[in-house]
Amino acid sequence: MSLRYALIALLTGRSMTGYDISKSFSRSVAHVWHAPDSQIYPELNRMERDGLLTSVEVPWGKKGTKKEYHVTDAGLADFRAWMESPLVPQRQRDPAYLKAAYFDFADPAAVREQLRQQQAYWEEQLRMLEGTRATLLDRSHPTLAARLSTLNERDAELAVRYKVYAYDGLIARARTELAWIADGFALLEELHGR
Amino acid sequence: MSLRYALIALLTGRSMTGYDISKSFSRSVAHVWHAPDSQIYPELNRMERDGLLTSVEVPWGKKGTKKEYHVTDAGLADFRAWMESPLVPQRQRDPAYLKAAYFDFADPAAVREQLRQQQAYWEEQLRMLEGTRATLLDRSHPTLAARLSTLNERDAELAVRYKVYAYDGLIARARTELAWIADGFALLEELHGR
DNA sequence: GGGAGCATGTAACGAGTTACATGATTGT
DNA sequence: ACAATCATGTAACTCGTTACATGCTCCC
Repeated sequence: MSLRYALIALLTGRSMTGYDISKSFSRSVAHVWHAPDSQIYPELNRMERDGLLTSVEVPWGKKGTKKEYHVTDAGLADFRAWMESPLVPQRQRDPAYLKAAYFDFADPAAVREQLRQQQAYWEEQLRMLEGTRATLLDRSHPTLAARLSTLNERDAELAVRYKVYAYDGLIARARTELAWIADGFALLEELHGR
Repeated sequence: MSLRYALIALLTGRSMTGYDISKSFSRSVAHVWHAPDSQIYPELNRMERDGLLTSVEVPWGKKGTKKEYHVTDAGLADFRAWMESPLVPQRQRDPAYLKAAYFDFADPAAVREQLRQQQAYWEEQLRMLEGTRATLLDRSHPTLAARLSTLNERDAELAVRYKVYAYDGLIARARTELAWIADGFALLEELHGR
């Protein structure tokens, strides 16, 4: 159900086509929420059917058209209601921790390799998060900039601060993962030598 | 697919019935992996069909019976193969961060209430994780103890250390969440006053 | 003319959730 | 006798993934 609200959240910034949204998802927003095309297009259709969005056909080239989606008042009301509804805590279900608990079943070399891959992943993740955080702070982030132009300075300040806050949380999480992976290397060395 | 390996992991400790497993899941193991009964029983059946487990009917009372599952050699081989296969990084998809990025759409009082709920959840989580970590360290954790009794001291040491390592990661994660929530309270106060 | 990228999906499947269903046993 | 808990599921549904499908446009 959150995909729906992630889409509204994005569209409050500016109106977009399904394709734009899909690109936004795989670029910056993917840090907060990931979704493939095959999930986005059908969901946009359902949301339009439910009255949360409206779309206008925009000509594209000579023959083509594309649909630009806009959030309706009902959509915004729904979004606000969700924002204020209690958050159901996420179940813990992370294969990385499951595996770590049973590393003694695997070859130490294979474990080391997996730690290296995880490390590369989280370092890349951290780099992207810090990059996006910077574009939020200096207000150059395209979707944020579009939304800020419709707000007064006080509201713009709030929007920026909360987004930076969310990214600070994601950055802290990435650093925690990296610290845990570093501990993993140290543990491997202690138990099996280098 | 990880549910399957979480089940094998548990059953390497000791043989259990579906019910025992379901209880283990909702008690300690739930920190690493959660699954409801309705997912566990069918999966056990599929795993038996696939030759990863065998079961023996154990009498229970006068009329009842229960099925005790054991990991087969094929099951153990499958588990080891999974343990050494590369880990596919989890997509980021956490409603808490999505919401936080858009807190400016919600009433500050509602935001404060949500932070309080999240705080209570993570504090409880942390308390349980630290409790379980202690029972792993002193080897009183029932499933771990059962498995240790089949191992020599060197292998027992490895099994304990890796499990503690996994819990250390989960504990660090919980602390990171709590620190982020504390920052959220501070931010709310700064932006909206107390 | 050809390749990169724009634009929009469908189909099949797997994983996970929620609600429901049923009966036996053990302890008070 | 009654409650708690042991024991094992099914059914319907939602959400997400993977693979495939199709055609246009813009720029070189």
